[in-house]
Amino acid sequence: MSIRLPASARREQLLDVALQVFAHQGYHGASMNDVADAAGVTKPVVYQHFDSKRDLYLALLDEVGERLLTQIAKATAGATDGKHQTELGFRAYFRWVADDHDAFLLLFGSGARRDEEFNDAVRKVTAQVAEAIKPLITADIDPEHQRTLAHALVGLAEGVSRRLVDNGVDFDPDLLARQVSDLAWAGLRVVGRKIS
Amino acid sequence: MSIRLPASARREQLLDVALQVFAHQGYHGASMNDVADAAGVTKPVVYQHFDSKRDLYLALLDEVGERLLTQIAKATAGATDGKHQTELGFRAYFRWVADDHDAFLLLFGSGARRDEEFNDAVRKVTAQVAEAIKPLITADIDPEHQRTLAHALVGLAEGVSRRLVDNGVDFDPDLLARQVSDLAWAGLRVVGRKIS
DNA sequence: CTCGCTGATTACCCTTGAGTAACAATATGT
DNA sequence: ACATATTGTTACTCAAGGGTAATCAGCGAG
Repeated sequence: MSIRLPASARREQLLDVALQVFAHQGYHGASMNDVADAAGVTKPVVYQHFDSKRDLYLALLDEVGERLLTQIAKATAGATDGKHQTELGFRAYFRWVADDHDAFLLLFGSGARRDEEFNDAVRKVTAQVAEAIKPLITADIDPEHQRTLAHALVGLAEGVSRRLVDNGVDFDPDLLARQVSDLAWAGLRVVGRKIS
Repeated sequence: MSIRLPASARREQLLDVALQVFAHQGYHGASMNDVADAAGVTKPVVYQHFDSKRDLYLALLDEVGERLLTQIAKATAGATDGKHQTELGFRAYFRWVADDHDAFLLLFGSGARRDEEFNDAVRKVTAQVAEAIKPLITADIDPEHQRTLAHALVGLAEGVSRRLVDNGVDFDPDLLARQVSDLAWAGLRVVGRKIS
């Protein structure tokens, strides 16, 4: 038998381990047995803490999304001008990717995207990130256009990150943030100048 | 019994139908029976044309990726200056999304992304799109930075599209292309001016 | 020391779905 | 008309994996 743990500690451990397992094998690729094994425990233990596989996965998506959002919020809080804010936002995002690798894979490496409920969870995150970005965009263009641009920037960060993560390239989040925010900020300023 | 079709026609039909089925239900969500049913036929018929489920799915990814790439290539061929080329590229992409909806879902709505082999197929497509974009980026920055920016633009298009497709918003691809390429082109020009 | 509570295990059930073997129906060329 | 290739169908096998019932083990309180 394995080491006994108090319920709350076991739950934490399971979330921790499950994140790794799902990130590497995907939702369908990983069985509840895999999760249990990785935790050094047997399947029913997992079911003592989570009602179903979906339940466990949703809990993870929530936790992980929360982490990303708070980090961005914290990072951008101190900035005043838009340019600086843009860079800090991207920096927080890329730092998150760099040192919470598995979290990125879970959320955007997907496996989530094809399930109604999972996709909702992911969308909620991207939508909130987009919301955080919206203030950077000049207010004098129509709201739909604003939303488009906000999501464009979110996608941009995702695209850049995915390439790096997929290819196992290791990268400097801060440098990346500078490079990407240069592009983004310049773009945003120009868009503001024309009434289109 | 259903209508008899010559082998090649049946194969085409199966690819056609399978695209719809997988796009809507995802790889794991759709069974081979689902595909067969949708084609008005029984499972073994599908296996007469494709060795396995994976095989069928890979064939689809290939076909669909090909379609996207050729459309972008065709669209950008006629352009001379970078700005125009950027807009035409995005326009081709968004048009592809608009009227080959299922193809977008199959490729980027994912379910692909978590499988080694599937992910490779998708990566090959995004990498080629990025390659097509690279000429637009000033040559006097380092190659890694160039690649980053290229993938940034690919991600950007994907992010914008995903939001629209997910929310079922219908959109004007040409307008979208103008809005997005304004942002992108302005960004690219500025990046060229600094040696960073 | 033993009762009982919490944490963990063994050994199952049962559905789903990929893949196949054997057979039936419809063309087509002679 | 009849042999033969081609297209389809019925009816299965088999493994994987989500989920559960019954049971066991350790540990603190009385």
